[in-house]
Amino acid sequence: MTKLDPKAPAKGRKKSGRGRPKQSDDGVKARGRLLDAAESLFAERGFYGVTTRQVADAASVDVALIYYHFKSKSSLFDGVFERRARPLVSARRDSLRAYVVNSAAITVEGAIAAFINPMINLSLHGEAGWKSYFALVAQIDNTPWGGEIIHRYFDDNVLELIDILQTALPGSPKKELYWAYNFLAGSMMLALSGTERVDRLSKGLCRAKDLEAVRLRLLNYCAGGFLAMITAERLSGRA
Amino acid sequence: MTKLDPKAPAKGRKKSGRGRPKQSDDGVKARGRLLDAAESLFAERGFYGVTTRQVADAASVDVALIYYHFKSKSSLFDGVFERRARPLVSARRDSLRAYVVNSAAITVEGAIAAFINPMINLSLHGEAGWKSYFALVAQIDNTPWGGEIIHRYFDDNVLELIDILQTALPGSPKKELYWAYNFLAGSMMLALSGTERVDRLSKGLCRAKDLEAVRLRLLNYCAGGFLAMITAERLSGRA
DNA sequence: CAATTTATTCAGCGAATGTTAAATTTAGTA
DNA sequence: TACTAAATTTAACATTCGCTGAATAAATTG
Repeated sequence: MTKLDPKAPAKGRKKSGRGRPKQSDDGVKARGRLLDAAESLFAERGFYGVTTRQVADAASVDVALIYYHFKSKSSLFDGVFERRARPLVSARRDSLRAYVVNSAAITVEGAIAAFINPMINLSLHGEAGWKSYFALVAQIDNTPWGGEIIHRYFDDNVLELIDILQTALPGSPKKELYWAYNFLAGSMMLALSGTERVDRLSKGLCRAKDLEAVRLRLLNYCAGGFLAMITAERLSGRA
Repeated sequence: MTKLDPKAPAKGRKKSGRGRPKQSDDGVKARGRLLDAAESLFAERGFYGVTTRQVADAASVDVALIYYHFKSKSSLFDGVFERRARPLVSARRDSLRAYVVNSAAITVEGAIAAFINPMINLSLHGEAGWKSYFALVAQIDNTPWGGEIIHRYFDDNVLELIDILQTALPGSPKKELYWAYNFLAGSMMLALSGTERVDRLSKGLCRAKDLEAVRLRLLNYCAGGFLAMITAERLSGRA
């Protein structure tokens, strides 16, 4: 097994000494640095694969500060997850609603684009942490214990998407749309995970980091998938 | 954060005493029980989320036996992964080749079915461990460090699928097929992961454990996705 | 049967883990 | 200015971690 080298101390020396730091010390507050460090490390090795000391070292801060700002390793994780979940959910909700309001005719492709684009845009043009965040979400989404978290934060968005899709595909049973969304979610999260599966497979011909390539193709692929699945269901007349 | 309760000792008393056990002790050898226990636990909480003692307890065996049969926790993991990778790869290769030989005309749907069915069949009708195994593979596949492992074991299979797909879609660029496969892989692994995302989302209307429902729909969805993506590529004339 | 090999438990090592109490320093406030 | 609140490091705590050497008992071999 190869796994990721926990990679030694690499202490960015915790600068000053004891006591509250002077304001001018560094623009970014320690709490934020802890969240950034934890986000990046959890994305690389998962919750259990990261120690509190590794997070503290990466943030150039003492371990104890984790338990001051957050109260446990678990709560630190919650903090990491929540921080970006809120703006992401808002952006996606806005995108979906804007699409419904502004488009002459609702299409499967349009609805999926409105759902997917906020994520791709954040990964491409948002601050660097977003890439780690999506890698983290991708991991959690494939984990037995992660289902509850994903549900709690993201399923409202998804239900809204599915409602829109149903107006684009009138008469299609909700059940089929749930299934199809699940397939979309798997593709999307793998595409945003930052793992370079497709690079290796294609010997460099495809590059997972090229999210514009992903955007274009994922859209065509998923829209085609939705339509084909619904069509097959109609032809076969299954419930 | 909820996560999975590491859940106490739960010692299935390691029965006899010291020394080599009598043959009739129990049909299943300790080495096999360790692999089974590790497979199940790694699938639930990932490599770092499981301790060697938890594995030993679940196998009703002393920890030291892990280091006798395997030489480290990492090698135990490798053992778990390899044990089922080999038969899975064989089954899939046989399925793909049988499809090419026996079918009058190669279709996208047929090729994808030949690729997917061995997994669904093993999960449905193979021994119980296969479900854990697929959950484990799904997790690893979405992990930065897992790419190398997945590549090493599974990419030969995938390249064979892609070659077949290319004869079903003559003239389609390999690049597009790599991308499309990546989307398929994401959907497939989430569907086989055993996480019950779709159950929660649909409030029980869809059941992730109903793999016959998955088989049918995943096939339609992915085949439709492949065709739509290739068609879009042709229309737009992009490289 | 004696000797060796194989499979197992026992007992523990040193290092790392999550967490906490206390000390210390600065910022805000009365 | 004096006091309190906030933010940080220091130093440790009990527990658990991966792993190992030694003892032991059955199986195999000669």
